[in-house]
Amino acid sequence: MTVNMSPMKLIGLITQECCPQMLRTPLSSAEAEEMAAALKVIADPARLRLVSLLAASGNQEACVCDLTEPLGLSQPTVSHHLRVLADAGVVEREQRGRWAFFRLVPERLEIVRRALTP
Amino acid sequence: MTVNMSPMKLIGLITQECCPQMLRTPLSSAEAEEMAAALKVIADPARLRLVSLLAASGNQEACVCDLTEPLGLSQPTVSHHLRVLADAGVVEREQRGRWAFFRLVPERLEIVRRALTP
DNA sequence: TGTGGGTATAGATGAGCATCGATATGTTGA
DNA sequence: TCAACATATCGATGCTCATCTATACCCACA
Repeated sequence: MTVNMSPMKLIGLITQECCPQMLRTPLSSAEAEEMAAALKVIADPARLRLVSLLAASGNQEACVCDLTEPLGLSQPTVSHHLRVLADAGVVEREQRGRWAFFRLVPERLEIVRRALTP
Repeated sequence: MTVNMSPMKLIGLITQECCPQMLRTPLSSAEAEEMAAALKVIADPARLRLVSLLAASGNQEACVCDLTEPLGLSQPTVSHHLRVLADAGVVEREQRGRWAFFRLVPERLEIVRRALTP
């Protein structure tokens, strides 16, 4: 199972199948794989801190250079984690000059939150 | 980082520090580790299905024998996953005769859900 | 057009873990 | 006490992934 999630999958989860009520109806094998993949994306300390930093940042965005130091990880590692988050739709990337800005997409976390709602 | 979480940790999260508002204030390194560990427990298809099955089961409980077949995994594997869930406080184990019954502890999932709440 | 700085990719490494078969442990009933 | 059954543990295996260093890419500016 990969940790990535295509934009199509995200759209699917947001619109049609949104959201599996895993506490009411038993998850199918496929649903469980999807939900586990979504959870794995944020089940990492570095990525949780990135999400947290982006959510708390004033303008809801930050560049890699702003995030490397607070995380205490190398720039390639931070870039890697941001890519995982972006591939899953949790953050969005925007290139401005030589800087890459990332901002949170709150709807993505909403899906996970709702799945855990009784 | 281990996927286990001691009962003390769980109590701590439920009472005092409940719950990190990760979308409002940046997580500390330790908070991120804790939350990631909690998420990793459920970031697995087999464990998600176990949680889902227990939540949907009539009397809110089931024995290993009831869970092995729907999951399509070997008995030792199911037993392993139930142990991970039990160590994290997501389920509770009760021995009755030769059967081990497991039931969901909804408060544990609530903590994760609240952490993702804006 | 070259140079410096911000970011991404490549490749390697080591740790963690999901899974299994085999076997141990424990409980019931004859 | 023994046999059968439910569950847990053990040990092995193969895969995933977090992290690093080195390097490539790309954009602005002099």
